[in-house]
Amino acid sequence: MSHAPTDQPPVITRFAPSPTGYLHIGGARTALFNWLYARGRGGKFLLRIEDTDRARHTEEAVEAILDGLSWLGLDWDSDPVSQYANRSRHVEIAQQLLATGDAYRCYLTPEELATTRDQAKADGVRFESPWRNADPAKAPDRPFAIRFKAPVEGATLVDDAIQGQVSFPNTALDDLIILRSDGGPTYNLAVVVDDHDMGVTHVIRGDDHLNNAARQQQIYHALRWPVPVFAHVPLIHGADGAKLSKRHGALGVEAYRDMGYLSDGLANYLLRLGWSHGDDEIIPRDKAVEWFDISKVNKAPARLDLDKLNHTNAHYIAALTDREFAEQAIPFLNEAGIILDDELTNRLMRAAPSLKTRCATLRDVATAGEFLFIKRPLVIEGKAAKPLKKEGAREMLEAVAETLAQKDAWASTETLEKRLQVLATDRNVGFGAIGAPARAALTGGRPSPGLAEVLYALGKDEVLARIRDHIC
RNA sequence: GGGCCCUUCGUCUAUCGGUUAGGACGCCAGGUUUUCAACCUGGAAAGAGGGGUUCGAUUCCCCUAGGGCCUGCCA
Repeated sequence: MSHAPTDQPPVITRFAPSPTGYLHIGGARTALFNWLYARGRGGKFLLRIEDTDRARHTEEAVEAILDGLSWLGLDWDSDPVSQYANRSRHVEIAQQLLATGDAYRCYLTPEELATTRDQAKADGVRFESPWRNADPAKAPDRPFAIRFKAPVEGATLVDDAIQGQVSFPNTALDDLIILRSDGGPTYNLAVVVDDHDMGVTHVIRGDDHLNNAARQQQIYHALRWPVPVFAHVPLIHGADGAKLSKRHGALGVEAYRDMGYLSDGLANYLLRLGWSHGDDEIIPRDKAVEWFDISKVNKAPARLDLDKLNHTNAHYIAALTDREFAEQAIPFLNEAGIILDDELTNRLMRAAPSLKTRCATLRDVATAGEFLFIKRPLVIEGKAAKPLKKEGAREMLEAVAETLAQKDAWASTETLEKRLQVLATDRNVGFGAIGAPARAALTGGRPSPGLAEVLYALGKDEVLARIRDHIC
């Protein structure tokens, strides 16, 4: 366990999604990084819903995001903060900025704004509202927005924990609106005020906010507030290199859950995307908390690789206890149309040890375990019919049935294995001579674990019945 | 168009000027083997291009190319 030096202020991080959809994969990674950083330093991880845009915000989206975080095991401290609820505080700060001369009323109509800005763009100069330096006494009687009075000369330097020192010429940063003409605050003001009021010490968020960091820093300075540590993590791209947009295409974490990924598997994969710790690939949660550091996050965007996700997830599935595995697999079996009664559930439990290593996702259990659930008489698939038609196969099955009719063979997979080996030796044949027809009769050619495991999972009665189906 | 960021095997990454450029996923071959996996062994596979700085550059600087983000009275 690592501990923050006692002379350092406590670390407070936050995840601040806008509730316009689900918790997409990129947001999940950002949240994970924030959570790990706080948890590794005995700090706090806060949640804030950026819902100042009332038209686009929905309660379902908030729920989906909270559910996604919970599923990933990312718990937050204190109740989620609603940015909208802090509206009056935002307005108050906007007024304060106005009073100190760090902001001004802008009476540009939408049409005027459009033409002025287009003109500035065409001229290649910094857009500036004519009201920046206008005489307030000449203000017309019409709605106005409040603009932040940004510095015109020099540059704004953002010291980013991941990206390093980034310099923005102030000519590239125009006077942004902090209070809309309807009286509502805008994002950049609200973020600064909320982060400050929440005591956020480390702002870890997507790289798409790096530009905003410059403008936000200007506001911090005007307010004489301490600037938090900024850390902008690179975005995640799709496997094809195209961007995995936060508002299009990107899948929500619940989609990965529904595909049969374990939260630990997804989290481990996401953690390794853009961050590493030596040659470690499988990193348990406690180690992740101990090792994670934002300064070691890569600067370049990373592509999503489902093959590697599958591989990582397979590790976590194999690490499940038999009971966890069975319980978590059942919903996926149901979804595949397989309904389990007590007998089938027992089979699943008995097969769990060998099934676990054969599934990359929980969804795979339906096919990897199909041999357990199919009803007699089995439909023989593909080339499995061959060993059954082979000469002597029938006699071999009879011998197998006879051997397995003995109750004491069923103590464990080991005893079953031994009996079959003995049978092969007695008959002076290779194990394949017994295994091939037996497997065909028992699984109908479906993928399955070792023969002894198959026997053990199926149970004596079912095994003998399936074999007799091919003797009679 | 402008501002900013990024660039090591196909993918995720290691490398804090001197390495046979390492690991992982995937791929190929072999082993194990009663199917399918898992597992084990081996293999192919990378410093975008061009200039500098330096005894020496993947590493530091510049340019080019490519990719991304932002450029809203959205967040």
